[in-house]
Amino acid sequence: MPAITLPDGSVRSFDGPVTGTAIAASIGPGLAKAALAMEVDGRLADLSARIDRDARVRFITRRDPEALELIRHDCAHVLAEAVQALFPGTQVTIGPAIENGFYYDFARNEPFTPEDFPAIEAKMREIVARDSPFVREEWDREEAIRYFLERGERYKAQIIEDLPAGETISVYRQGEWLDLCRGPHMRSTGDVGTAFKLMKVAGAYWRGDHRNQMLSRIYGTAWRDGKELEAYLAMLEEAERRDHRRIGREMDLFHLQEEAVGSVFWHPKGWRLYRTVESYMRRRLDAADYAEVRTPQLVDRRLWEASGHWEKFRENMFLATVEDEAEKHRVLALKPMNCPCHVQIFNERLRSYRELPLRMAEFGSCHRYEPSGALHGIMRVRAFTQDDAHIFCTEAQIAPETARFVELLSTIYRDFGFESFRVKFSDRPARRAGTDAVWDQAEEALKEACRIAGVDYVLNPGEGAFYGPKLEFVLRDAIGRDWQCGTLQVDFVLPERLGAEYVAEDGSRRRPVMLHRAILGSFERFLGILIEQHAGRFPFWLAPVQVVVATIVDDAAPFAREAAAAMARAGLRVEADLRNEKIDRKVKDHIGARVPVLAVIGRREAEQGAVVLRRLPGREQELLPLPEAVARLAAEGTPPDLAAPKAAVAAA
RNA sequence: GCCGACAUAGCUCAGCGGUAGAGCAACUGAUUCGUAAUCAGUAGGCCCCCGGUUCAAAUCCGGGUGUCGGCACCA
Repeated sequence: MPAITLPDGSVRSFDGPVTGTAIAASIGPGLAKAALAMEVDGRLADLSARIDRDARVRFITRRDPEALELIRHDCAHVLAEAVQALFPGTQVTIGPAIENGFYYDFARNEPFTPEDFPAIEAKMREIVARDSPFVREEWDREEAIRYFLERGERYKAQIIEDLPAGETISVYRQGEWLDLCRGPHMRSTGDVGTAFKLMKVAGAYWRGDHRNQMLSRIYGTAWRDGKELEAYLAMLEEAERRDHRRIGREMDLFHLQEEAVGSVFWHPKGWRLYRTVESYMRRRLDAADYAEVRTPQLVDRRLWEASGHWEKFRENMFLATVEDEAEKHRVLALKPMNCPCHVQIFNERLRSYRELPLRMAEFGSCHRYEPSGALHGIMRVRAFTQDDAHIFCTEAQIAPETARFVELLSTIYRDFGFESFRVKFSDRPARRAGTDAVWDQAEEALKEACRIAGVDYVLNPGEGAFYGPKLEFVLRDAIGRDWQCGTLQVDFVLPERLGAEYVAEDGSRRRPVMLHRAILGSFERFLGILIEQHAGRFPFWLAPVQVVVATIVDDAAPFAREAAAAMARAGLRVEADLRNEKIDRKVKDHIGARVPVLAVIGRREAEQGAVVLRRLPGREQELLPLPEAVARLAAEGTPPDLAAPKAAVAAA
């Protein structure tokens, strides 16, 4: 006599075991038609599942968030059937729903190409139109393995073999075709609908392990309806328009070339942007009591052996030698990290507890040999500059330093236009230095610090650095993509390995703890993110070209030059456009170049010593005397960390 | 690094065995114009590199390199 409690609190009793389909029907024909699946005591289940005891039941309709996941998962099954129908001999493996869609990994000698998509999609539409019910069956383990092996489905058989003993083996039929699957599924293939599209093919390792066979993966996207699909495709187009590689070229910020793979050639405008960000960061670090240092690029392997990098990180390091006979034996490495060098400065003389916490910062230029496939524009490169710092402190200072750091990082992200971030806590990786006892200590200290600093995090198991656990700060950009930038890592290992110590209050020698921390991560990566976040239309204080002074007639040129010079003297980044072109053309060009302000000067303005300011890409115009225009723009161009006190003064 | 695709003018791309093309940008000239493309002309190419097939290769084949999309890796 199961009593079913619905989300509105009402209870319905049934005489015996009852399916979701029957419950929905008992509630009303509308729901019976709309229900795709259900949630029983918080767990998603097929509508056809029988409930034989009291339970809370919620029906999932197309409008519910869970529906998308169901649609995508079912769509993956439809894809798999279509592929096996069109390409006999292809083995199926797994096909989960993912963010924005789904994929299915196939084992086939010949990889798929996008040219195969139209045929596959057509077959998928047939399967959806066929509207075959998804029918769940539970099979005996051995029988299931035999069944799949007989059909040459070695991967499926492998999956079953690796399932824990006692796990129910379920398969889902859709017409003639079936797949091993945990479920749940919607009622039938028809519920998938037609708002899906195959997106791309890619290789993917079986079980994500690079030692395994490469499978052929087909990615697709699927939505509730055509409108959602359109919106998603439009978002992808927007992402493409924002691509920092495209904008970098269009705005003449930087380029990359074969002779320096993974290193950026910064052009004047890009470097201006870089310097604006760097100057801002330097002021923020100065204000936060960091001491900036500069350490060598090329360092003898002996230091890397001592630090542990030679053992744990060598495959990522660039090595350098010289021809000179006397020096031939010496192996130098381009530094991949700054920490060992910072410890050298710490160790250079005896340190007192009074100096702690000692915050040592460096805009540290690092080189790492990254796998070729990892390179991506200026976001993933082999030569980059970290906004790196190491805080030498006592264990008791870990928590307050963490709080201080999170505070600094939040305000910096806000200044760059990012309103929120998430935090991940990464604990000990398989490949690591230091004993388990030290790791216990470090992880505990960092958790405690989060508690005290009020930082909420999600656990990211096994992803820590080789020397310590870390917090990772993840930004979300304007179109919803996540970027990991900041990091804070607790390190008990390196001070030990490199023999760092200080004299404590009682005169004894103690080991400091090192906190490795970065806010932007690397300038290259962060500037890429910044470009995409703002689609190249930077806030005024960051724009590489803030103002273009544009003339309407040649007669206005002398005053335009004067105006541009006055702006430059006020610290503005300004260019003059004196070309013999119509003003319409100049407006269009500078909108295209993402210039934030156009200062237009015609004959009238030249005569009265004024400019017309137009905020691009907007249309409003404002006529101002030159000195006022300069003052106003200069105020607007003041970086946020310098502007704040000024505003406070004005308010007082 | 692995799988796949791609590489032609500064940019975006067409050409796919028979003399290398377009649009935009650039340059020159005319025009002096009031807020999202003025007109005319000129110039611009080791068709990524190295081999091979062919009477003939940008085009077909092999090998490199790089880029792009994933995977793996990661700031």
